[in-house]
Parts: sequence; structure tokens; C-alpha cells
Amino acid sequence: MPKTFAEPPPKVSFPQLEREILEFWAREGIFEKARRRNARGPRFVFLEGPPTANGMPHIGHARGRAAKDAFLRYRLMSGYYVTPYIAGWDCHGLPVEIEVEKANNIASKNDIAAFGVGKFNALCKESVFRYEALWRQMSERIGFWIDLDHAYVTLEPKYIESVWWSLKQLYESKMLERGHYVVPYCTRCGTPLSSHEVAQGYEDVKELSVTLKFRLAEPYAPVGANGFILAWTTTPWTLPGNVALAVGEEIMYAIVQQGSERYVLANDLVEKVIVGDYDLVGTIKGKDMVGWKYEPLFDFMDLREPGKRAYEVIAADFVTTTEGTGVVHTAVMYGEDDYKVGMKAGLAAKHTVDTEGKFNDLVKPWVGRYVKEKGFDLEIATWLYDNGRLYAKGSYTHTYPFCWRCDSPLLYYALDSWFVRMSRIRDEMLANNEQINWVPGHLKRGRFGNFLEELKDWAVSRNRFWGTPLPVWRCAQGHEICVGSFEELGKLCGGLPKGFDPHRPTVDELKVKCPQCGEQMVREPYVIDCWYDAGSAFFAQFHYPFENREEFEKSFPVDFITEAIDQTRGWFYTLLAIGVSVFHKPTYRNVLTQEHVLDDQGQKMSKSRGNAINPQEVFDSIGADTVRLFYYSIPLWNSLRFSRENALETYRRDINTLWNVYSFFMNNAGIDGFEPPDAKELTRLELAAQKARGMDGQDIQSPEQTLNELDKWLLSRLSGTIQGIKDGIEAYELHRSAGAISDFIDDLSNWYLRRSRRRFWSETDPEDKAQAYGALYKALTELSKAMAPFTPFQSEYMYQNLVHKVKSVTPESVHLCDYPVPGPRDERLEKEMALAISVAVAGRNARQKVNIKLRQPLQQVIVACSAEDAALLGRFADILKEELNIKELTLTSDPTVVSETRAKPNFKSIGAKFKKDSKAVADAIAGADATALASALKADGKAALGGFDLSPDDVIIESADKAGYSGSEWKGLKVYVTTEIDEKLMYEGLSREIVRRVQMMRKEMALSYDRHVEIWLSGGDELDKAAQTFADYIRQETLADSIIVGKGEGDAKEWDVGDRKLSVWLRPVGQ
RNA sequence: GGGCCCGUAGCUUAGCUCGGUUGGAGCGCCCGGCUGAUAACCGGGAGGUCAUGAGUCCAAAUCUCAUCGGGCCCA
Repeated sequence: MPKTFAEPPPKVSFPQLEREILEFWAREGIFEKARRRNARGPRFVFLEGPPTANGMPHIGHARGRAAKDAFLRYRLMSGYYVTPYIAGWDCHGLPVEIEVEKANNIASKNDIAAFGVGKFNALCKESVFRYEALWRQMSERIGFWIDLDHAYVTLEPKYIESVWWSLKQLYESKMLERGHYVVPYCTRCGTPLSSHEVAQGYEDVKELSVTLKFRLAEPYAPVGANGFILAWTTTPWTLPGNVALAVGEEIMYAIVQQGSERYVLANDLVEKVIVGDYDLVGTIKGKDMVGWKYEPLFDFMDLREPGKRAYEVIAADFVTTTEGTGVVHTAVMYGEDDYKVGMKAGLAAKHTVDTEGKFNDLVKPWVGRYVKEKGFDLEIATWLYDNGRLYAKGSYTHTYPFCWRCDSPLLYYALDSWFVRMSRIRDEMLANNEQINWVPGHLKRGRFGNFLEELKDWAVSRNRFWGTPLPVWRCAQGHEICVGSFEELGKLCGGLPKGFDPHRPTVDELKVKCPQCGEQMVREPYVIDCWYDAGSAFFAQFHYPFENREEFEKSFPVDFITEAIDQTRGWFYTLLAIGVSVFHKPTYRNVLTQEHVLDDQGQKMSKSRGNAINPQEVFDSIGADTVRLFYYSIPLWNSLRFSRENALETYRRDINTLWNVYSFFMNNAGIDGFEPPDAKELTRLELAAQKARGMDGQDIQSPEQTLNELDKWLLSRLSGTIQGIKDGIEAYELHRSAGAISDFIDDLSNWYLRRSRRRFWSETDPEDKAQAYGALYKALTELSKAMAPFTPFQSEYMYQNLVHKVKSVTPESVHLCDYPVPGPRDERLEKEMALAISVAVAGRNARQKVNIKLRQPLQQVIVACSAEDAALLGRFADILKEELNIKELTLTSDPTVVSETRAKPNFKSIGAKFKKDSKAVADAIAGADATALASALKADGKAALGGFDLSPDDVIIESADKAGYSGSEWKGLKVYVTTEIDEKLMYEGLSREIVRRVQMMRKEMALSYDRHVEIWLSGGDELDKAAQTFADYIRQETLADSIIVGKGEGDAKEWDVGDRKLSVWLRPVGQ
């Protein structure tokens, strides 16, 4: 018994439909089946970037999920074994701690200690998953297929163990080292701040600036005795820490004399700095000053230590002459540049300030004083003045960072810290970056490449609580050990507790014995940067190397990752940094960078701005497919303004239009009893077998046999579309795929179906009808598969009804089908059709110009075009005649058939030249052969006519449609229609008016498509005659059993047909 | 303060790599038309300092520089 196509619901609710599809997928385990289907296929390794689930997802987050899903579904359908295909969650980090602090009224590290680190971390762990359910809901609802039940979680002991392993690799290769690192540091909170926190807290402040006199230790030439170097600073509290003065090697310095003292400062800054009269004594290049010694600024202290340089002039490339004196006061421990240059020059590095921001006992007069105490700067300056070390003071406005939590000024402060020495492998990083395909391409050498060019060491330690503990232990003897596994740790401490959780405080309660000396070891009190956790995902998700060694090796490097652009120096960087430093390979082959979704005002969406759009509400009102396709239609690396209106445009243009084509097919196929070709869908295996037998799948991939040009065209367009979609996906440019889909749906609905509609209703040509069904069926089924990665719900729905429910042996889901292979194309045919569409456009325009509605048939359409185009157009005469409602199509290469050149006298010119002969000249022009006259004037610049010599100015040449024709031009084609309407055409036109009115009435009466009717009508002589003359036509169009001119029973429907009145009575027959 | 990206009609955007007739679309608006798949479609119209300003060039939306605005990253 043949299965039939069911009528689709008259009104579709996509959100409802999508929920049903989601249930179906879940019930039948379609995702699992799709993953398993390709278990032996080529691998496509996808690594999911782990979001932090402690924030609420908004509609913008859905774009990334939707994008990933499209690529992965495509790979699934194309036979790839997508792996590991699991979600991930980023769990550690300061943002999580801060959430918990806020919720529990905790303000400082000391508070946390009092609160209890164990209790605190337990709350962090809880907080991390606060919004996991919403993320899960959003991901599932938009159709993002990924294994959420086996997600990698960065807080899991196994994950941490893998991270430890990698840290040990780095430790052993001396890539992980202890050192100092200058960080923005809050003395009140006792913690360094991460850069994004610092960025929130910059403020403009006015501060004291001082210009200081550093007395040279010797009478260096050419300065001589009593010489000083002038240096400038806005942070007087760093002066006790001064150990060097930095100069620019190529900068020219001046030596000036004032009174008995000589000062050295940048030549360019003399006028700006020196107060009062002075004598220029000489000049010297910066590099000639390097090595000069000077006396400490404060006589009560001395930071010199053995083997280190101190109180010397050094060279540094950051010195400029834009401000200050061109000499930079260098306090190694309190500035990033200072620290770097200090390490390089081997300067003494001692703290003069403690971790609470107070001077330590090296600074005797001020021990215990908080350095940022109000007015303290002035106090220091006064001391310097009293001791003859202050040259000048002033004020200076600059931006200075403050703690965003407690408003304390931050200090740049050298802290003990652990580093990954990335700067040492800069070249290896650059070389590996070369092997990565960045989309868009500019990032590779641009933002990311530039970043690598200036690669800095990565400070990975954090003085915090909630994170992967740094697995380094030290003993009092100075022995140090980096632990790379739980087993190793167990051996060191005599066994780990059951269910060991490596987080603080547990890890610090272990009694670790030094393997060298047997002393008790203490863990370095840090956790590591949570970016390191995330960047370890590519191996830590496998618990490598403790488990899944082979699986990891087959999954590295990763084929594809994609996240938003803020990850370039975040996750994209840390992945590569760890991949290269630990494995010496690029971690990923392809990386797609996305921009953010903004609100309809172009503002970033965020909870705090209150402009975050709830994804569930959007999905439940306009549907996930619509949101997906909307997202795909714009390059992912461009920002996108989200508004319901913009998304709905995609719905109207693509989703709804396709639905209408689909429902047209389903309605009519049901009525006509069309049966699909019942060949079962072939699997890849079977296709390969066929190919091996020499059958090559030709019968499968070629368009169904059809004689119809429109069908052939449609199937050729289908092939081109599938190819275009594939090309777009494989280049990671989804908007090209979305464009191909959109164009095809437009062609399918607004040209193919519009032009083919009657073929589906034909009672007289069953062969042609069958071909039309075949072609449309093929287009819809192939399109449902081709679109499945983009609009998985609608595709599934269409597939179920078009294929699975009516064919005998088919995959149970569209997502278990093979991705369509583009069939043959007929490019000539596509070109021809494009030309025909152009003629239709121009023809409609020509009618419009003379205001003859399309319902009124006209006799002739004439296309003036090249012989070449004419040959191409001939094929579509019937289509064009119908489209333009014209009886004959004439193709000509001679435009004079329909238009003529006219010559008019230009009286302004003639009058002046010919005076009283003007009239004769005008007559001559009017009577002349305008075409010949025009060409003569054009060729020679003059013409003789009736004994007069004419110049081009004398004649106005125009081109005009000949009487009885109306023309229009489009893309080089001139298209004309005849405008004469004879009686026969008029009656035919009126008959179509009648049909139109009757159809309106049928629709209003909600009659089914195949319900027959009886018609009575009365409309005056002409309409009556039209009804009689074209009775057959009207009956056929309206399914009328009879049409009677005269009054019917009951009330008539009254119509205006132009100036005429028409009354119609309609009565359904039967049932 | 530095780096990168973006700025084209009221809105969403194509074109920019590699300069070349009047910068294309779609939505919205106005007028007209078509319609028993279509809240769809078709024709016409209004709507553009191609962010601004310089420069290179016979010629600039396109190349260069600067400025402004937005975004991201880094200080």
C-alpha cells in the first residue's frame, strides 16, 4: 500500500515544531547514533572552549553555540568521526572568588583565612555551576549537539592531575621558574589584580612631581666636579628604592652650569626643566655616560649588595625626551620596565616597601609609614630639599590605577611569582603559528602575530585560593620538587587520603617529606592562572597521560576551534602556549574568531547594562532555526546587532518561504497521490559498492529524467547551491553558505514554483505533472539535507514527512543521512534562465509604463537583443509568454522595428542662424529621414538638408517607442510590448477578472482546493459576453461545473471591475 | 598610552584583496500591479557628504596618512 504525503498543518508554529523535534532526537538517541555512525571515518577533532557557568547566558552566547553546531553537523553528515565532541566548563579563577566574597561579605584575604579556606572553596565550587542549567538549556534549545553529560570540568581531580603533569614537564625543561614579577598590587587586599580588574579602576589624578639631583661619585669628563644628573618622578615613595638612572644611548644630553653646580639632562629638555639663567657647558651622548656612578639619594640607606650593580647609569630603550629630564629614575622593584631593565643589567633588587605598602626597616626615618599616605609625597620632597637633593617640584596629572573593590591606589610591586618562560620560545611560537589557519586571516599576522612578536613570560602563579594548586614544594634546606601526578605526591607524603581532592586547603595539609633531606616540605602558596587550566583542555580532558594516551595522540593537534575575539590572547594563546611549550606542536589547525553580538543600539549585551536578551524567550517566539540562520547570514567575525525585527526578516525571507513551498508540495502531492521514487536511500557503503561495480552512482546523482527546462534549471541550481554551501562551510565562511541557501529558496519559490504552479494542477498532461513533482521532490529532499546543519529542526521536519514516513528504507533522521553530493550543472541553462528572468523584469516594467495591468493579455512581446542572446532566449518562449501574459514572443536584433529615431528642430539655434528661413528649415528637418540625419550629424558634425547646412546644435535627436509599443531596458536587453487591446484581448482580460473574483470568493468561503462549484453572474454587456466567450476557461480555473449568466439565488457578491459592476453568486457542489 | 578590527540609505548589508562608466541588494516607507502555496511576490519612486579631512593618481568607497566614533585586546 503506497504511503501518502500528509497535509501539513495550515498554520505552523516553529517553536512548537522544534520542541517536538528535540523530543524526537532525545527519545531516539539521534545524536548518539550520529556520533557512532562514523566511528571508523576520518577524524574531525573539535575542542570546545569552556565557558564559565557562573554568569547567565544571553542571546549573544547562542551565536557561538550555533556556529559550532553547523560545522559539526556538517562533518557528521559528511562521514567524519567528530571527536571528542564533549562540552567543557571553566571553573576556577578570581571572578568566581569575588562572587563568593560578595555573597558572604568578605573583603580581604585575611577575611577568607578567618572564614576558612575549605569553606570558602566549597562555596566557590557550588557557585561555578550556578547557571549551568541555563547554559545547558540554551545550548540544547538552539540545537547545539555536544555531549553535555561527559563534559570536561577543570576542577575535577583528574583534570588537575593532567595539568600538574604538564607543569612538571615545563619545570623539568626549566620553562617553569620562580622569579619576581611586577604586578599591579592592592596593599589593602593583599593581592595582585588581573589586568581586566585593573582596567576598571583607572582614574585621572593630580600628583606631586619632583626633579631630583643625583650627585655624581666622580668628576667624570666632560662634566667635571660638582656634577649632578637630573631625574624626574611622580612617585616619590619609590625613590628610596632607586638603584640606577636610565639614559637613552642615542639621546644627546646637555651639561649646564648654574651657580657652582653642573647638571646633566637631555638636550631637548633644557628649556623646559632648567629654571633661571644657565650656561651650556657641553654635550654628551647617553651611551658615553653608561657606567657612571652616583651617590645614593638618601644618606641613611644603601642598597648595594655583593655582585650586583647599584647607583649606576644604565642604558634603556624606553627612555624618551617627551617628559621629565630624559633620565629615568629606576627602582627595580616598583615598575615593570624598571624590573626588566634591572634584571638585564644585574642591578640590586631589594624591597624597600613591605606587602602592606609600608616602608620597611631599610628606610629608617619612615619605617612603618604607608607610602601612599596623604601628604607623604610632600614630606619626602621636603627631606630632599633640606638635603640639597631637590631641583624642582611641580604637579602632574596622569591616569593611575586604583583597586576597583576598595579604591586603594595600586602599587606596581615586584612579587615572588612563578613564570612560564614563554619569551624563550618566541620563535618556536611564531613558527607554529604559521601552521595555523586563522579566520579571518588578518589575525594571524595582526593582532595575534604582533602579540607573539613581543612575547612576554607568563606569570602563572596567583596568591589566591580557588584554583589548581601550584604543585611545587620546598623545604627549609632549599630543596624543591615539582610533583607531576597524584601517585608521586602519595609517595612523598606516605599515601593520599581516599577521594583526594587536590584543592586547597587539603593539599596543604599533606605532610610532604623532602626526598633529599627528609625535612618537612611546604607547598608554594599559589594557585595557577585559570587560563592555564583552560589552555590545558586539549590533553587534560583525556586525563592524559594517565589515561587515553592513544585517544589523545589521535586527537592532537585539534582540527578546529572557534570562540569570540577576546580569546585571541586568552584561550587561543594559552592553548598554543601549552601546546608548543609542552608538545612542540601547534595545538590547533583551524581557528575561527567571532565577534560579539550587540543589542539593537550597537551596545554590548550584558546583565549590568540590562540589555541582555533572554535566549529562551527568543527561541520560544521566533524559533531557533530562524535565530541560527540569521546568525549565519552575517560573517561571524563581524559584530552583529541583534533585534527581533532583523531576525524575523530571515524568517520571512527564508524559513517561511521554504515552508510555503514545502506545504504547497505536501498539499498537492497528497491530492494527486504522487508517490516518491521508492528506491531506498543508499548508505555510503552501498554507494561505494555500486561504484566498485562500475555503476558510479550516475543514476542516483543525476537529476530525475525530465523534459522540462524549468525542472532541469532547478536541479542545476540545486547542484550549484549544494556546492556553494559546502564551499562556504569548508572555508569557515558560513555567511556564504547562508547566502547560497537564501538565493536558492528565492529561485525555488519565486521563479520555479511560480512558473510551474499550473503544471501541478494540470488535468491534461500527466507526464509533465509527474516530472514537475519529481523535480520539486528532489529539490526539497536534497535541500532538507543540505540545510540540516543550518536549520536542523525544519530540515528534520521536512525530511521526516518527505522521506522517512513515505519511503521504505531510510535513515530515521536527516542528520543520519549523507550530506548531498552536488549533481551535474548546466551552466548554459542557468545563464539562459537568468536572461529570461531579465526579460520578464523588463517586460513587466514595459507594461507598467503604459499602465496595462498584468491580468490584461497583450498580443506581442518583442525583445531586441543580440543574435546570441536571442538564441539563448528561444528556449523559454512559453515561460515568458505566460509570465508576461502575452500571446507571441518575437526576438529581433533590429530595434527599429519597435523604436524610431526622431529629429526635432531646435528653434533656439535655428532661429538665430536662419532667421526668416527658419520655418523652411524646420519643415525640412521634420520631413527628413531622422535616422540618416542623426548618423550624418554624428559622423560629420554637419549635414546638408534642403539646401541648408545644419550643425548638431540645430537638431534635437530623440529615440522613442513607436506608436503602439511600450519598451523598457534591463541589463542591455530592450523589451517591448504591444499596447493595442482588441476586442478579443479585452474579453479575455475581463474573463480573467471574473476568475480572480471567483477565486477570492472560494478562498473567503474556505472551500477546499478540489471542491467544485456553480456560478451565476451578471455584469453588463461586456462582462457577460466575456463570461460566455471564455466559459470553458473560467470553469477550468475555478472548478465550476456550470457558469450561468443571470441571477442566482440569495445575495450576490458585488464587485467593481474597473468601471464595471459585477455580481457573482457562488454555490459549492456536493458534499 | 600601544596594537588590531569595524564605520556604505532609517535598519541589515554587497562591493575594498587587485582603483576604472551612473555604489548594488533586502527590510521599512510611498504609488501601482499580481495572487487558491506564500503575513509571500512583481514594477516604479523617494532615500547615500561611501564616518571626517588631507594625500597619491588621468581616475579613490577601494591605496596612504591623520582625525572622530564603536568594539576587542594589552598597558
